[in-house]
Amino acid sequence: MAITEYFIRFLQRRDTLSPRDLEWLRAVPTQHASFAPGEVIVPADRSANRSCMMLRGLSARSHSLVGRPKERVITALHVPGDFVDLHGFVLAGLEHAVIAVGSVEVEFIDHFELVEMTENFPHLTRLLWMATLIDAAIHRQWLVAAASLRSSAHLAHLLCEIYTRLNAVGAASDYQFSLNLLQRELADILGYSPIHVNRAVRDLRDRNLIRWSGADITILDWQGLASLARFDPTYLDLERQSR
Amino acid sequence: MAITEYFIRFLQRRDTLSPRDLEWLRAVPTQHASFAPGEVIVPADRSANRSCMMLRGLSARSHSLVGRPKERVITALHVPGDFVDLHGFVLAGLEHAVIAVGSVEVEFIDHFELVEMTENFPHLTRLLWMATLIDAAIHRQWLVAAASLRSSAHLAHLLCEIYTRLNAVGAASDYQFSLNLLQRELADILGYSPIHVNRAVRDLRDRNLIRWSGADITILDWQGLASLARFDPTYLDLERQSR
DNA sequence: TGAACTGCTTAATCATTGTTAAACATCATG
DNA sequence: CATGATGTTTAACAATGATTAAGCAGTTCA
Repeated sequence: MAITEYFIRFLQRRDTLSPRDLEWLRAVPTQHASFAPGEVIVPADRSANRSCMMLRGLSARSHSLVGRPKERVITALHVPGDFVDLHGFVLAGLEHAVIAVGSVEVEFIDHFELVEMTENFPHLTRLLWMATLIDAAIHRQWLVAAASLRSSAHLAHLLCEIYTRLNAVGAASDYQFSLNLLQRELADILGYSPIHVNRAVRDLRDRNLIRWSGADITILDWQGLASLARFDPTYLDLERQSR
Repeated sequence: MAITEYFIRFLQRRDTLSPRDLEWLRAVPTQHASFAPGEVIVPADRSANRSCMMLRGLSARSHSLVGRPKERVITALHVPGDFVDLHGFVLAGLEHAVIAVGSVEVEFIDHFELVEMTENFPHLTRLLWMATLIDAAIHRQWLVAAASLRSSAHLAHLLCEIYTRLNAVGAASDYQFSLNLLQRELADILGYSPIHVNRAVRDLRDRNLIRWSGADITILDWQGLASLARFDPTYLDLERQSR
C-alpha cells in the first residue's frame, strides 16, 4: 500500500511537491492495519521502529497518569492524513500511547525509510518536519483554549478545529462531519468531567449553533460558533508557501 | 558570535555530535542581541528570516487573545540553550510573539544557514528537528498538567520542569535556581488568576517544599515536590541515543 | 524623608466546575 | 419481549478558582 492521498493533500495544501518528492511518497512501502475502537495503535514506550499515518477514522494521543491508572488525558486528536507519531521517529520514544477512537485504518512506515528520506530528500524532510510543527502549534492552541475559554466555548473551539482540519484534506464539507467521540472521551480531551461536557453540548445546542446526534455533527452557524470560540485558523498554517 | 555552548550541551546530552556537526554549529554566523524585560524579541507575524537561541535569561511565547487585547496566554518558557523559534524556520510564520522575561541575551541565526544545513547535514537536521519535538512534548505535558493537576501541584510541576531543564544544560544545580517571573506572569502560564497563583506559592511554602524570595528559588524537598506534581521527566527525552 | 509606584498578600464573595446519584434512551441479546 | 449494558441527560450539592477590594512591603525619586 502507498501513503494516503490525504497526507499528500495535507502537504500540497501548504507547499508544492516536486515530481521526485511525489514519487518518493507514492513509492515508499507501508504496512496496512485496522484497529477496533479503543485498541492501542502505538503503545507508550521507549522504542518503535515505525510511525503510523491515519487513513480512516479518528485516533488520540492518550497519556495515562502516574498513580491514577484509571484516568487519562488526551493531548491530540488525529484525522485522516495525519502522520500521528512521526515525532517517534526523531525522539527516543513516545511518552504517550496512540489509541483508536472508533474504527481506524492506518499505514505504518518504517523509520528506516524515513532516515533514508532525510539523507536524500531535504525538501521533503522540511515538509515532514513542518507536519510535526503543526501538531505542536495545535498543542499550543489547545493550551490557549484551555486557559482562556470555558466549557461551551472550549468545546466550540475543538469543533471548529476538527472541521477545519477535516475540510483542509477534503474529508468534510458543508459544515457536516462525523465525530465518533463519547462524551467521556471529550471530557479527557477538554479536561472537564463528563457531566460538564454534557452541559457544554447542551449549551451549544440551545444556542442553535450545532446539531449533534450520534456521531453526526452539523454546524448550523459557523460564524456564531467561531466567534464564541474566538477561533482563528492561523495556527493551522494553511497558507501555500515555499518551505 | 557562535552558537551558545548551552545548545551544544542540549544536543550532546541526547546524541553524539560528529566533528563535522560540531564544526558547523561553532562556525555558523549569528547576530547577538540584548532585550530589556518585557521587550518583544520576535513579533507575532507571518514572516521572519531568522530564528533565535537563548544565551541568558528567560523568554516566553506569548499569545494575545482576539477581542481581549489585555489578556494573554504564555504557552512556553525558554531557558539558555533553547532554540526558541526554530519552528518559525519551517512554518509560514509564528502565531505568537516571543517576549523577554527579565533581561535576555540571544543569538539570531539566519534561515538561509538553516536551509543549507538541511541540504548538507542530515544528522544535524534530525537533531534540530528533535529540539522542536521536545518543545512539542513539553506542550503536551503542560496540557496534561493543566487537565490533571490543580493549583499548587500544577505550579510544582512547572518548577520541577524548569529546574530539570536548567540542570540538563548545566545552568542550575543544588536545587537552586533563579526565576525572574512575576506572579502575574505565572498566572498567564498556569491559566490561573494572579491571586490564585499567590495561594499556590504560599501552599508550597507552607508545606516546606520550596523557599522563594525575589527571583531566587530553592527546592527544599525534591522528592516531595516531584511527588506532589507527579513529575516524570521522560517527556524531556534526556536519554542519549543515536538519532 | 516621604509620596508614588509596583508587586505581594489576604479576605470576602461569586462563578465555574466536579461529584454523586438517579432517570432515561438506545441497542444487542437471550 | 424482557434484560442487561452502555451512554446521555438532569439535579443537588461540594470543591475549586475568579473577582473585587484593600492592606502591606520594597523601590524609586523628588
